[in-house]
Amino acid sequence: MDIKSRLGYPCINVYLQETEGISTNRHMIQKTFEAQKSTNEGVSKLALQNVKDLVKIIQWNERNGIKFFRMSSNIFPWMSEYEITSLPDWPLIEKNLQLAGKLAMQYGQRLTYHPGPFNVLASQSSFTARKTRRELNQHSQIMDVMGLPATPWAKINIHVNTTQGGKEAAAERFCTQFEKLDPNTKARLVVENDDKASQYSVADLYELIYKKIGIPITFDVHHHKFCSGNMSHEDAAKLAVSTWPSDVPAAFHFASTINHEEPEKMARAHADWIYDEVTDYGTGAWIMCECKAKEVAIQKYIREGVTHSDYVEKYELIKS
DNA sequence: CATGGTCAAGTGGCA
DNA sequence: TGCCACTTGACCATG
Repeated sequence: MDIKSRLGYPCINVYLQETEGISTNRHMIQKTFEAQKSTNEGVSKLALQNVKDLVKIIQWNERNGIKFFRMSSNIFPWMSEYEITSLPDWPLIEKNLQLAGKLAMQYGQRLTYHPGPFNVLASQSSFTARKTRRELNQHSQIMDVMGLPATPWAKINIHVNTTQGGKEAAAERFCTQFEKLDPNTKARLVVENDDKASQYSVADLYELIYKKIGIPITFDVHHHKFCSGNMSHEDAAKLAVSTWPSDVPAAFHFASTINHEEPEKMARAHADWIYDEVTDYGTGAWIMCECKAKEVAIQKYIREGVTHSDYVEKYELIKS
């Protein structure tokens, strides 16, 4: 399978959103959520629209040769506050989730999750850790309804997200909490290297997480620039790939630095476009491209190769 | 109806 | 101390 068929994008299809309003990110602010809480009819309607549009995005991906897509955690707004199966529109929501999953499997598409940075399994706060367990289990529950494999093919990707008490102690809390997750959540959970030197490099994750609980490591090519653990990109990539089961292809994350577009901003922020060659170091890994221009960035890269800096000015003209 | 201020959550780094 | 950045900009009150 050519590397171009293994590129993916996260959460938003820019084209469908701008031309047809197709989106899986419909949300509501807290005040609105509270106002509808007695029936949850508001969130139910949003979730229904979101899952219907998920089907459309999967179909669009099939028509456009894209096999890799990260689902938005916002499909069910305020999910941690209710049981998804008790929403008034659940029967219809369930049908659409089943259809989305069936189509994805039929097309050979890989669907994944990346729950947000508020999920801190290793938190010193038992409240936060418990809430995180619940939310991770809910992500997995949705994948179960969709009929996606209980393997890291359908990965649920998180960071350790804290170093409080020291990296070793936090990693230990992570492993302890991991054991309390639902079986299918455990089967899907993978852990990603961080973008700050004080946090977890691929080598750290290998030693402190993989060796204890055996979950795979997602290699984030961009983050590795800021937290290398003294490993080259290629060595880190290969070490990460070695943690995946032999029958499930590994996943990488990729982004170029925003400094190509806005030199004054923090280097670890992500660019709209792809300015660096995307490589899997010969490993066969699938690569999630976290570019702000989403699927448009992938299509442009596949068509034209890396973006050159003069494109930014032209793009600004097109937009205006 | 367009737009700008504001928005659940945890954590760490930086001005 | 307060903002930015990260999984994803989207909601909604105001003019």
